[in-house]
Amino acid sequence: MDLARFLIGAAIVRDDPSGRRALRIVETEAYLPGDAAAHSYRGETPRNRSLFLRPGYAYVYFIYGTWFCLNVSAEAAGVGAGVLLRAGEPLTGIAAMERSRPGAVLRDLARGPGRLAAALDVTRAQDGLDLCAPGPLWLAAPRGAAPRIGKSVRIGVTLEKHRELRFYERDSRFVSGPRRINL
DNA sequence: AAGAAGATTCGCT
DNA sequence: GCGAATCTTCTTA
Repeated sequence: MDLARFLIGAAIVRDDPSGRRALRIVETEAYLPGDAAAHSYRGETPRNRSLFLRPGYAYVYFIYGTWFCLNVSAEAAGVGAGVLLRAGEPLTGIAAMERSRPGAVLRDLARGPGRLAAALDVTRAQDGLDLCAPGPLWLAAPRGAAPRIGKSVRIGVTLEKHRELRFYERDSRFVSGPRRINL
C-alpha cells in the first residue's frame, strides 16, 4: 500500500529493440496479504508466483483471454502482495507506443491496465523481471514535486470492494475510468 | 470432467 | 449499453 502511493509519479521504462519507451505512473492499486481480491490470496500457483518474490519484481498476468496486466511485487519474499499499474502518461517513445496501440489517441495509449501493458509490449515474457535493476523493463524513482494523490475503491473488483486501495494523481488527465471517486 | 467468474477493452447498437 | 475474445483458477459432480 505504501508502495502503491510511492509509485505515483515514478516512471516505468521499457528498453527493447524498438528503442526506449517511458510512462509516468499516474494510477495504481494495492493488493495486500490476506486480501480476498488479490491473486495471491489462495496461495502460490504457476501463474502468480512472482507476487511472492521480494519487492520490486514484475508480475504479469493474462486476463479475459485478451490482455496483459503489469504488477510490482510488494512484500517480503514468501508473502504474496503486489501493486497493479493501472495508467500512465506517455513520456518518451510515443511513436513506438502508438505502433503497439493502433488507433489509440495519446490520452488512451496507457489509460487502463491492459492498455498500459500493451503500450509497452509487456507480456508473460517479462514476468519475474527485477524492475529495480537495469534491464528490458525497470522503474525510475519519482522526480520533482510530489503529486497530489487521491484515493478510491478499486475498479472492477467485487471482493473487498469497500477498501480504498486505488491511488491516482489528481491533476492528471491520463487516469483511467469514467469516474473519479472521492476526489 | 465441465462450467463459471474474473484486477479488461473494443466495436457495434 | 451489451457481447466477444478465450486464459487461469475455483467449484461442483
